[in-house]
Amino acid sequence: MSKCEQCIVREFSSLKALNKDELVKMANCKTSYTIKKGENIFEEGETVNGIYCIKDGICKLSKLSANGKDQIVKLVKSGELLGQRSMISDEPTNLSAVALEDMEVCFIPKKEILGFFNENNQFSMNVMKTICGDLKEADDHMVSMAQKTVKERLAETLLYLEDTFGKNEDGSLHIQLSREELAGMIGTATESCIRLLSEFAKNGLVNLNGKKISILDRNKLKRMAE
Amino acid sequence: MSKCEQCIVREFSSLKALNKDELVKMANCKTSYTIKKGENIFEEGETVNGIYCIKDGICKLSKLSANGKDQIVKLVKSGELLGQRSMISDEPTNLSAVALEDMEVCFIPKKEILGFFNENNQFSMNVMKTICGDLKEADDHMVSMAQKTVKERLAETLLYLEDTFGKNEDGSLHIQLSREELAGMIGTATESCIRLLSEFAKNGLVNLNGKKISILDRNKLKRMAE
DNA sequence: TTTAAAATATGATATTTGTCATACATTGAC
DNA sequence: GTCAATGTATGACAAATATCATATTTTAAA
Repeated sequence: MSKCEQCIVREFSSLKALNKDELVKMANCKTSYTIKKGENIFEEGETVNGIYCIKDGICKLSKLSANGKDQIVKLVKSGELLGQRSMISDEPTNLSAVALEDMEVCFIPKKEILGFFNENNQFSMNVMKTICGDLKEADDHMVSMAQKTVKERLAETLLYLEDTFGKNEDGSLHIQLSREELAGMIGTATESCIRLLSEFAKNGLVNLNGKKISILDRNKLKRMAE
Repeated sequence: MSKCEQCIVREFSSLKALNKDELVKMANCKTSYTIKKGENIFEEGETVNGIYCIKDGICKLSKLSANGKDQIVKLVKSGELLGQRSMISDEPTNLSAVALEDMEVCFIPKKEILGFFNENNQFSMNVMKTICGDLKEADDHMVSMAQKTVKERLAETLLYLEDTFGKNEDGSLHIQLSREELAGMIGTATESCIRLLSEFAKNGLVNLNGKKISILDRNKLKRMAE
């Protein structure tokens, strides 16, 4: 059992408000998991009795829509927490979490977290702020979906992916999404997504090399995303 | 200055966790406003240094999109709180709040609310739960925007309006939205919204009488909304 | 009441996007 | 390495939606 005290990612989340004693407590009750690419952390409708702290890797939070398509609501990366919403609401989760890379996560039971809420006000405030940030993002995202064209959303999403997850040495986006997943992020049909990517490539905005996507002209993309 | 203790709407929000002393404190520092239909409570970009408790009336929370259209993100009615997100995040609000009817609201300064957070854990938890509920709604809403057709969204929205705000004696929706506002809720052009409403009327799903909209066939609408 | 402005309605048309079909490329299991 | 399965790509077409034009109706102001 590794010590939470020494875990670096803790510093990037609400957990940074916890003191030494609390971290020891947490280390004693947490469970660590390794999750392979493509595996579930939890599934829509499941009850999540605690939160997951992502030590390494990226996962997608998605929701199956009525027409059978998987809409990706959010990507979550190391340092972030998972499952707070559902745990706090005391409701089954409305989203599935699936690993996009091999992941390491720690599970902290609800009871423990609620204890920290009671004892540590800064921790509560941090969690609240995070959720408020998520809410703002969700609202903005919703407006994009409602008001922007697919082309604008694709441009926006490509920039977001580079900004958030960085790029490899060859300049390609570090995060690897299938065309279907990318389509699921921007809310369109896979074919439309592929078609627009090809168009972007033809116009010199991006370079396509198999699954690898490199952004060539950030400024044009930015203007395109409005 | 009226007493918060005797205010009924308090019972419907996170504020129900406050005790007598806290309510007296709140009554002493709150400011009451009357807001006329069409007036702003706050505007996108403004800093909100507290929260508003809606005593009476309904307002829309909307965001101006890049193409100049006003997207309605959420409707808020009496009993609910306004501005928590922005206050907690310590950021200017990303939404404008405009009264759809004459309203009565009370403003409670940030300082006071933060005090309650510190003293009253149940209150913090209530606020957290509310925000988590908003987040879930926002995610679901986003998926609708991304995956459903305009027709499905219109059907869904009409049902939501009846369920949430009720109907008048003549059976028409109690909440009065212009066609432009309705279009702003479902994320489409005003003309498209009008056209679909006409189609719904032709098919006996709704009755249109000026601004008044009555739902005639809930089941068909439900099936249509998926 | 009269009148101008705004909201609602509808047609014609262009654009965007989805769907279906099919071809090609890549990947992983054997 | 072979082959099936899956992912990517593109064309052709259909459906959904936006835009522009123009009536008609309603609302509010003078």
